[in-house]
Amino acid sequence: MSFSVDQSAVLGEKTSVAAARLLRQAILSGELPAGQVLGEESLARQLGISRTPIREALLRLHSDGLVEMLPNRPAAVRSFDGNDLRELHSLRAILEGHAARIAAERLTDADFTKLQASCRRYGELQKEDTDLPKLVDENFAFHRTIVEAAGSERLTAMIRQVSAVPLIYKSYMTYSAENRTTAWKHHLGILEALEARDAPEAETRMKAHIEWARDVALEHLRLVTDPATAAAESA
Amino acid sequence: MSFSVDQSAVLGEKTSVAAARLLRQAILSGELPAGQVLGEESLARQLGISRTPIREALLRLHSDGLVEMLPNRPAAVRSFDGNDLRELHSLRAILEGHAARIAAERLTDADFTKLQASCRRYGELQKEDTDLPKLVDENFAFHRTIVEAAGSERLTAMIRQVSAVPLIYKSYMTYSAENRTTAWKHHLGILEALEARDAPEAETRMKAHIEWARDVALEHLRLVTDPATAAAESA
DNA sequence: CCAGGCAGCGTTGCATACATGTATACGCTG
DNA sequence: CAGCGTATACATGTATGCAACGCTGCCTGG
Repeated sequence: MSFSVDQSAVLGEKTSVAAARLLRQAILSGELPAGQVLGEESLARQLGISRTPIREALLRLHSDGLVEMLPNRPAAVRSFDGNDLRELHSLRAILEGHAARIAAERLTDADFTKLQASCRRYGELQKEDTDLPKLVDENFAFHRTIVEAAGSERLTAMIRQVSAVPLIYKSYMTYSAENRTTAWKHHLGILEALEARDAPEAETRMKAHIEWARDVALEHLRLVTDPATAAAESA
Repeated sequence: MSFSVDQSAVLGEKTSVAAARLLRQAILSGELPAGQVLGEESLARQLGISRTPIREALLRLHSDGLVEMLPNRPAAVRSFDGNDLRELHSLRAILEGHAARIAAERLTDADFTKLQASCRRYGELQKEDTDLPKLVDENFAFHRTIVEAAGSERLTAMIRQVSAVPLIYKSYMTYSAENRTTAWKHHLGILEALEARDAPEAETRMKAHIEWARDVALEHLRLVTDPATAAAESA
């Protein structure tokens, strides 16, 4: 668990923000596992900065729901359970559904071009087993384009709060080939509704898409954590 | 603009948390108006503490969406416009609707007692013109009970983000007698659906209630900011 | 007279030092 | 030997000092 000391290539960026970015990345990628204790002095030494910006970074990550902070106790990477997984996906379904409804009436030609390109790349990627991370990125790009097109900073931030958690990142990594194809078809269907400027339909499809993803993730989690019961049921 | 220096009666509470509470209260009550500059040293002097906990408090308020923070610039109380008003209410309608749906299946007898008592007090208060702040508090208590019954820390926090803003506090202050009666009937209707454990109906009614509140607030805002056009239209 | 630059001041951002609270481990006592 | 109180070490919480950035006003050149 060691970070690059100073890769803040962004000019003029505040030290605390750079630290928050590094830590966020480390948490989302799983480099810092759930429950990992984040001592301030330790982090400060590793990043070659003082505790002050570290504290600020930890506060930001706390408000993003990525780390737990109790008084007079070291911060720790937040851990998620099945309930969190269900809750996060449900909220995401509602919020992104809302975003899709609004976006349907605001998407520009440039946006549609991006979405079409994303779907094309997604279609090519979903066939193969390789480059799963790339597929995940493509998926997020599709969703992000729609969310940002809704044009609400607040909505974007809220959706980030329920999307940018390691659990959801990992969920996509477990998709089977069939799952990937289904997700791809969902994206095509959403794009279709958006192109028709059919706001209600776009909302419905987006909501269904994310709720489907939720159920896939929950089922996978059940298989992993309770294989005996799952096997018995499927028999 | 001067605060009580130290009214942190809560034992063992962190200074920064107490500062955040004081500032939050001052902003929500309007004591600190929108756009008010919040210099760190100035606040530190007024509260009799150092800049460090002040900075932490400002960060918390920033993540709550109550203050704006730009790099190397003093923080300021965030200002809201009509779009914010619409957006906040819309999100609130969605999220609290969701909360009502979940709460419908989880509310305890104690919760129902609280809600009934709230409705009773609301019914008595809504007739008179006095004690509008008390009516506002009663309203928030009703909503808070339902939201907390949903049992999701995350959902509660998100709803707080779109509820605890000065704009929404002020909105309720402008209600006419007729508006107050309508709101009361809405609450009764929501409670009815909850008591019947009718989750979809509870969600629908809660959503409609808040969207109605949004339209009332927007109409009032239009009357205030653009009286000429409004008068011409009503003629 | 106006525009551009430059210097002074005040602010935030970061680093460091000190105070305070908690967890652990040891020794004491029943 | 078990349980408890205390002491100590180490973490966080707060205060302060220093450096860097932005703003303001004046001055100078065109």
